Amino acid sequence: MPELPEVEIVKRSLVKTINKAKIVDIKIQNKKLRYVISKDICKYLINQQIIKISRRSKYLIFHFKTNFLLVHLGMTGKFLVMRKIDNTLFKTSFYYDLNILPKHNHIYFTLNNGLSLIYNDVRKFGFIKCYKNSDLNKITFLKKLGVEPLSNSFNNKYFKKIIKNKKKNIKNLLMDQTFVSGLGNIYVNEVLFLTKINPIRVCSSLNTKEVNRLIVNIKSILRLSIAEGGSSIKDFKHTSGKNGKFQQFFAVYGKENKNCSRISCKGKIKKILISSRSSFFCNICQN
DNA sequence: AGGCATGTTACAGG
DNA sequence: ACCTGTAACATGCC
Repeated sequence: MPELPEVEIVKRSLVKTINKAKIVDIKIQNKKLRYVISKDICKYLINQQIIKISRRSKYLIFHFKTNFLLVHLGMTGKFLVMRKIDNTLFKTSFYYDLNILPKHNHIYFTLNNGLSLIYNDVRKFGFIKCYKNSDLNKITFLKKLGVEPLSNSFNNKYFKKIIKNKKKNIKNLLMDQTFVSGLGNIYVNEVLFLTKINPIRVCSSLNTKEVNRLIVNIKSILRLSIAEGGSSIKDFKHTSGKNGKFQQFFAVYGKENKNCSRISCKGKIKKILISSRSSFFCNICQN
């Protein structure tokens, strides 16, 4: 579920359905996620109104009057919004229909607008933590994040400064959340293909033109994916009922041994491991 | 049975 | 200090 476009889609869906709602009850079914869910959540958030929902990188933030909730979806974290009638939950349009098992529902928020917000996470790599608003600028998770890829701070000047004398490969740099925050394995693979740059290219070897194209392509792929409702989630729907369908546009991710999709290229998509993560590239146009 | 999976972190070693 | 690789977390699917 979790790269920047998917988190942004979840945020927008939540804004449409539960923003301004008040939490009337919280049930923690299983507190063992990546970090143990603290009881503080109940203590500080019951009877509080959700004032705002925002996104930073792949993190979601629910803002309340005196506290905020920081959420990371890990690999398989999902938010379900369901209608609650006579204590029974019913699906709403904002619901991932496939393979959502209630046994992976870990926390239930009952809201005052007839809806319930449920955090479901198969692998439990996600987390939910509650903080005081006054601590917002002290949160390590957020402090160490690099620039947002869609912001103006992610520009040629910033990029060139960082890669100067940098010996690591470009794929690992783009995956590094302290450099640019929000890209993950899928989008990094797609961006490098679109830019015709080999994933193991040493950062310092990139010229100005390549850096420019890389930045432009990162922004356009992320924007396109958001416009298409995100990707990588089967049967994902947001409040408008639209499905995420960016996975249809994947050119290299998961395409090992397929022909390169560039019309004039006779290459094949190869798969290699870089820092233990699958990396896909065309053996000709990303020489 | 074994390998792999959209993420992050800790640690070992070069 | 920087970089890489590996393992770990927990579960499901090929």
